[in-house]
Amino acid sequence: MDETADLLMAAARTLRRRFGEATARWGITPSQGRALRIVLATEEPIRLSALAERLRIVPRSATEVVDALEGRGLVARQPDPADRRAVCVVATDEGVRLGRLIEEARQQAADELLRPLPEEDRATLTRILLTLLDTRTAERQDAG
Amino acid sequence: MDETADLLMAAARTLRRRFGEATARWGITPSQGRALRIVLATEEPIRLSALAERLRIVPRSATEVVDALEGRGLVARQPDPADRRAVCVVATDEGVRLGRLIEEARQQAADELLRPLPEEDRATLTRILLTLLDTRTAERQDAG
DNA sequence: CTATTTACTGAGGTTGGCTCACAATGAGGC
DNA sequence: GCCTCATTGTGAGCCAACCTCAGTAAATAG
Repeated sequence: MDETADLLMAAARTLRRRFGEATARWGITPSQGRALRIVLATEEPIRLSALAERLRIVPRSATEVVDALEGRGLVARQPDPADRRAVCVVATDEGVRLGRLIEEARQQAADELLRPLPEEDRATLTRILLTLLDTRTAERQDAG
Repeated sequence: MDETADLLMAAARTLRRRFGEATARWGITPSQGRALRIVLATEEPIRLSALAERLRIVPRSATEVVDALEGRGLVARQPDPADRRAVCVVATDEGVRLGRLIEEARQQAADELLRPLPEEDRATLTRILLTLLDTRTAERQDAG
């Protein structure tokens, strides 16, 4: 039914808003937050193009996000030793520190929304959503 | 858990993209689609400010959405007989016609995503999301 | 060594919001 | 009836977060 879809969107909107509020406390926009999160989740330096792919944006747009994060001293650009055309992005100490705080706030925001659910419902929700997304991924296999 | 929140956002992103693709077929942007949907869901003419509130955007932004829809002949502005400052928005015949098509495409997109779920899971998902959002609404009561 | 491809970025456009300021109108106090 | 204040929509102008297109520098294929 369409109602389920609407509810899904509404719940996600709530989350997105709360995540945004959380990151805004640190003067970070949502898109910068997403990028920083990916950089931190990657152990080694990550290529700008790889970052773009993870963010599902074109490389040109990733350039701007990295510009912003670099301007705040949260990440640094490094030449890729293996390919002098490429740029690698790494988090600075400050970036790691702030990233942890943001992750914490993010987790807290998610907890606040999901807390009212009984444990069992939460597990069920996770399972159902996984089914949904796995199917979607499977469908996309042939679309490349 | 944070994972559940991520899955929720991912599922909503898929939906948003598909809805967007659906409305794009008719040359309608997502934000125009949302506005048209609200205008159609309201029996009487709706105040521009009320439309803005329903869309959760400031009135100035609603002006632009209505401009666009009016430019395409999908809605019309009417003076409010009760308040000469106010503007009421109504759908034209063409707006009603297109609105129905979009609603259909939207429903179909939602169905496509949710189809892989067993009937029972779909019902459970709806119930859980309702719980989530009702709680959120209750929490917001005192925040006005 | 040349031709092609790849990785990033400058320039500039679009969407969908935002604030601020203002004219027209409505509503309350006296 | 008049003055003041609140409200409605909109012009002007800004911003975030995307996009495409074109260009440079470096890698790679032939």
